[in-house]
Amino acid sequence: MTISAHTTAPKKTAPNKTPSPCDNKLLNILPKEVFDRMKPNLELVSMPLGKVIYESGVELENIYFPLPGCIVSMLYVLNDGSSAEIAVVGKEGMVGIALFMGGDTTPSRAIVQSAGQAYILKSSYMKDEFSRHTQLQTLFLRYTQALITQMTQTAVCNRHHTVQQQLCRWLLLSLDRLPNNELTMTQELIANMLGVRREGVTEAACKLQAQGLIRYSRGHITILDRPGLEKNVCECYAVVKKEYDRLLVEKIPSMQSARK
Amino acid sequence: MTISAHTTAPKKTAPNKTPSPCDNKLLNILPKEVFDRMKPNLELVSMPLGKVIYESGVELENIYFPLPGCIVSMLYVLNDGSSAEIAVVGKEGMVGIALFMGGDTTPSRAIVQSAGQAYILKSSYMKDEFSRHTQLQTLFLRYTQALITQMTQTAVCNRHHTVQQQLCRWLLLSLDRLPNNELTMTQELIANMLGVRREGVTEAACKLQAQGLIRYSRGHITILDRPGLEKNVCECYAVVKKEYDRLLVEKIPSMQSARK
DNA sequence: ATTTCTATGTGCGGTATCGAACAGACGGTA
DNA sequence: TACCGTCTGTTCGATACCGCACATAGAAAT
Repeated sequence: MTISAHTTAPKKTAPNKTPSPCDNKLLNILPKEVFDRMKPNLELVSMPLGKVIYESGVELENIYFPLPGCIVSMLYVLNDGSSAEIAVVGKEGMVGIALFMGGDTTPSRAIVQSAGQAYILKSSYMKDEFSRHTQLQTLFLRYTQALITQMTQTAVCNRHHTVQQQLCRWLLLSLDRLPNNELTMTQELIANMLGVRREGVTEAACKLQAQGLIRYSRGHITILDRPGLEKNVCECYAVVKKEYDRLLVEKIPSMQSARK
Repeated sequence: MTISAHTTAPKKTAPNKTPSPCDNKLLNILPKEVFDRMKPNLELVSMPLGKVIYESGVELENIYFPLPGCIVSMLYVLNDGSSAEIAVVGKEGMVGIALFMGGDTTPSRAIVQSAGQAYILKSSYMKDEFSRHTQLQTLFLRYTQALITQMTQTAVCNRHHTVQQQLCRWLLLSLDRLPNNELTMTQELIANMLGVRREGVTEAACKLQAQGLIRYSRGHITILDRPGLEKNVCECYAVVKKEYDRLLVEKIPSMQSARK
């Protein structure tokens, strides 16, 4: 039930090249002048597996921009201890939108699902910057809309699709945020994320393995055939991906519609 | 499957008192000077049952502020025609957040679930006002966060709770947005919203009726025992309600943290 | 009154998932 | 090498929901 944070020290998977804020897509597509002003305030932090970024109802102190390989899962934990993933955030986005949305807290929890690094910005600086600069605001709100799409599609998927389809979606979402084809993740944890039984994940994973799409071994999954996964996944994955691609572009269309 | 829009003309349930923008909570808690400036641009429109406010992927032209009794359902329609409700919006909110979030469209559809009236604002005016006035922006973003909570809780509820629990949640959500205890809604339509079979709704509704909580008859549901419904509902309802209450208040806490 | 249509109630077999119990398998540690 | 904890695979009965078919009951129309 509890997320066992046995904090696997990054061994072979940590390439020694120095990270750059540009490795986060959101930071990368910020207009240059905004980015340059923000850069000195960015701080690089380590994101160990299982680390709780924020807890339900607790005020956020930073906003996080994960780097490739780092994935943060937003999930809701019910009174009986069962949980369900609401959205995942990786190198394409940020964690902590409640800061600039004005609520400061959310009823959900954010937890590191795949270890890595992230850049952070202090809450106060973030709020200030957000209220003052239209370009940053525009981009962050567009990102929020993309995130909303992921959340709503999760709702739809939970209602209508099988565990196997959802597992495929989950694997593809993860894959998109990782630098290679391997993810470190037990079936137990995946089950927590999807809000299903561990056995259900085992069964679905076995079927995928039998098809030669993935290889599974004690907490390590290797994706062997991505196109094959995409044949098994429900339409939800593509809907979300399309929205991310549409909304998160460098040149934001019609930004001048907001009259100065 | 299709929403049969037989457009019941508002008979007895339409009180003849003239509507006011203040009947919409969001408009009501806007700071006076913002509201006064906006007022001449608000236009009252009729919202007949089944009317499609916006369609998946089609650019929005107006933002809608429903009045008491009017409920708009946001739902996603899958390729196979089945659907699932993502959120409902009534007198406490607005329809069309994608306008100021920057995406202009969403993959979902918005449809009038309970007939009534709404005030609308033209897209261009709305965008302009949003980018220029911090107070309005702050409130609308807080509303958006509340809406996000409703969406995510829908995802959780879809995963973990029974049809009966979800029906209770749905009835309470509707009730909160209506002026009386009666809602006009067939089981078929409710089933479309919840994304379950009509028979499933029948069964759940029968149980509630047997408990004396509701009375059901050919498209008319009367809530007889609201506290009784609240005993049957899952925790999801309260979580969402609490967030709406927290986020949508007249005096927004720490709004001055956004330095002028 | 009769017809027609729509909404609701019911029954039945099929399926996906659950909950629980347990066996095997791999990897790290002693 | 032997042990032990964790991860994975499998089984089994129970349950919730599905898909379908059909019966009944109101309401509206003729």
